[in-house]
Amino acid sequence: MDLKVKIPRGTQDILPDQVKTWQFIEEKIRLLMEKYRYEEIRTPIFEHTEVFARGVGDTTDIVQKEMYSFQDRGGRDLTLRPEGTASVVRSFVENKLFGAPNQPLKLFYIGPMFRYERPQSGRYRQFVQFGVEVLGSSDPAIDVEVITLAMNIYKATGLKNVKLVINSLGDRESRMAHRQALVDHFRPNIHEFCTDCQKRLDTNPLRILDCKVDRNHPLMSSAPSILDYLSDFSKSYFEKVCKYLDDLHIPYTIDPTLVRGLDYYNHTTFEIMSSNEGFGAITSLCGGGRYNGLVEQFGGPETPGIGFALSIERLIAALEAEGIQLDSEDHLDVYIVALGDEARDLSVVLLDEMRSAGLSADRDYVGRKLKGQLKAADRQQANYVVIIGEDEIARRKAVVKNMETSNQTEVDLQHLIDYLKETVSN
RNA sequence: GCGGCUAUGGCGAAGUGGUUAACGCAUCGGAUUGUGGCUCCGACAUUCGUGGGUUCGAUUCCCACUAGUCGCCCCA
Repeated sequence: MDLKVKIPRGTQDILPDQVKTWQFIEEKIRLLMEKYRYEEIRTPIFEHTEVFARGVGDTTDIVQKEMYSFQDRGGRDLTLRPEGTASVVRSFVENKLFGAPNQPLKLFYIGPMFRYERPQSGRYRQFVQFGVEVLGSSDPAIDVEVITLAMNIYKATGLKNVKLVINSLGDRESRMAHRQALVDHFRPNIHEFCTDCQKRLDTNPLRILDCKVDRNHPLMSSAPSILDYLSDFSKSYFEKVCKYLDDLHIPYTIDPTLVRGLDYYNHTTFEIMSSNEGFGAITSLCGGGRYNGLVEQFGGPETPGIGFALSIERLIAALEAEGIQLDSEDHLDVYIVALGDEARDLSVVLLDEMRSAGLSADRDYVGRKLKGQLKAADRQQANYVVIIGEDEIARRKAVVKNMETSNQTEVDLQHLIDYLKETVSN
């Protein structure tokens, strides 16, 4: 096809067939949000670039090379949002939600995010994230509420093969101490590692730990763990989170190498991965963590926060990988088969009356013959077909055919709608 | 940003340096002058992602671009 205008790279049209899946998931999510008492917040799709530079962190990959940034006609530097937390925190501070009556504030959002990355399986330039943010509580119990909430979204959609990985990054002091310990540990022998790791030593030494190339290097297993550098407060906080998860019988693994790519995280971090075989390189379905201190960075009062985000696209991919079929019964109450001009004219009015009577109804608009119209009715899974030809017009009748039993009866046109209402509801 | 693979009708998918580009599904029509799901028959790509090159001649070979896909980095 020589279409001159094509969809932009890394974006996708969600066609009617797929939309059904999306609506199913959105419905499950909204039901859960009501149960957990989270309220929806809607922030703009673009923000001042500063929001993300400050929120996400200007050393992160997201800010350095993945943002859709532009200047508007007034010369303002704007960016299509690459994630949700920074916007929510900005809004929280700007609208002084720290003064809202119900604390902590429990919010959720769902909408498109944008990152300029090379597309691959499970990665798009525009993708839809659902996420929650809880502002105003530093009770480990809320960390666990947020984690179980995420797990329950997958459960509600029928997904089974997921695993929970958690870690604690501790507070700022814990992190700095650990980082230094890692550098000291690897520096003397860094030349034995791959070039990526050599770069990571300065940029993000924590990342060396999950390098696939050097995973068998003896220095790996002996590397210092963040868990050994947690401050007393961080340590007891994390232990409490783990205890609550145990109390709830939620299986999890602690992975001290679980680092999140956004600067604002501290204390609890977690990720939910797909454990399906052959799911592809990207197994991470959901990621989140605590971000105490972020509200202050936006000029708000000291307010702890925690949240997560998950991608609907990846959730759908995981559902497909598990072969989960969403039942999509899509029956039609009545299909009008009209033969001849007069009948076709009449069906304009009949169709309108049927719909006004609360029935789902459709007809042929492409001039099919009788057989073609019945076939179309069959395709649409019509329960009943109303046939009107020249005979029927002359006698002010219509044939009502039950498509399942093939039985048909003749009904006076003036009683047709009432008859259908009666019959269809049985 | 880097590397591998791919690009043929609405969809899936063969194929060849040269007169008509298989087949399957879907769609439409017919067999059945007014009755669907099954069966049979027929119709349905002047054209093989875009642009350029090699050649007497390219969908087929080469290059570039674009897009998809898989992987790296990173992430949802």
